[in-house]
Amino acid sequence: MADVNIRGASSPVSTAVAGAPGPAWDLIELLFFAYRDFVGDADAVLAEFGFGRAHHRVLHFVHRNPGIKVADLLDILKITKQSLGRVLKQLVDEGYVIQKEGEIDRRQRLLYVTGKGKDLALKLANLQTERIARALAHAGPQVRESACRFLSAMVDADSRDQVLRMIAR
Amino acid sequence: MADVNIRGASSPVSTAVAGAPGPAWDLIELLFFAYRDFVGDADAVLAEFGFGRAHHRVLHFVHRNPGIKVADLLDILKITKQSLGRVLKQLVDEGYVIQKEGEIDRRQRLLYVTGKGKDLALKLANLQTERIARALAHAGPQVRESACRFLSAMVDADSRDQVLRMIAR
DNA sequence: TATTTACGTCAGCCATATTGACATATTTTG
DNA sequence: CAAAATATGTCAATATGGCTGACGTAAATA
Repeated sequence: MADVNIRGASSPVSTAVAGAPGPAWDLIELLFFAYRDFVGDADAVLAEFGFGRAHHRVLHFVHRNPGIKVADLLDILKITKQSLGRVLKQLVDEGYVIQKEGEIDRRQRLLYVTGKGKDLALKLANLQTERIARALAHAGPQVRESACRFLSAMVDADSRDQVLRMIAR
Repeated sequence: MADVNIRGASSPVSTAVAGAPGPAWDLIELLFFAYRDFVGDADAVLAEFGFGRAHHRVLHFVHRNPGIKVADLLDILKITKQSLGRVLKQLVDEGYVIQKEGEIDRRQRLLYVTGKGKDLALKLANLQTERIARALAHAGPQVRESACRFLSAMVDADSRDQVLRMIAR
């Protein structure tokens, strides 16, 4: 079970790379199932706090980018300011996130997590990290680097550098 | 740019595996961004047909599992029959999916894609395969196997065998 | 025959996304 | 300085895709 035979690089379906296509069913479906279970971990915890996945995403990126501008957060999440507005307001009202006026540009509302916000962000990140650690233990830790390379190459070329810069901190 | 330095296996953050944790920020965020852009590809096409992501998922799994029972589809998607009902009805009404009475058990409504359904399913899968092919070309095709191993290990242990069996066809 | 199963459906609710319009404060530019 | 552009917030309406709970029907099974 440890070395599962998921069409290795030599199997017919994986020739998508080489140019004799046929859809890459394996990666298409693995991405679906892996992501489904990956985001599922946090749901139970979020429910206790009366939050949903949208709150998680906002909290996560504010935690990871202290002092981020609203506009930049919108760009990361690729949602509208109206959609962000609602969840952000809840996070602020309940004391998980604070907004500070920008010192240079006072139109900006720079976002920071509070102590409470940090605690929740870390609690959720630790849950997800546990799944990742189990996965690496199971698949062999040497797959880590390749998995990172593959996933970063899956990001739109436009945003890839920005994403890698954020991660590299 | 081809070999991006995303914290290799020796960097401090990646010690999550070894037991000196700290959240695995890199993989957490790469999964988010990779999936965001991966599912985004299909959206424009789906909009032309008046469908959404829910229709895509149903169409995909019916296409890949001809004759699947409603109950099994629910199990894969992890949604309720009421949620499935709405999108499935649209796909049936508009001629992308057909339901056949089971021959052995006539209570079952076995699901199949029509020609039209197959065309759309393949159109969407090809879009996603193109992104995967570009990613593999960029990251180096040798990462494919590791990426598959990692992603399958990320799936819940409960459903992993079932998922791998589906993919292995 | 009685029960269970597979599926469908009605009704209502919730979370999260959208578009479009408009308001306010502040910075930048001509 | 006045005008324009920018950063953000907000109101209103709408769509999508989840959910629970209740109920119905046909067919298989005990």
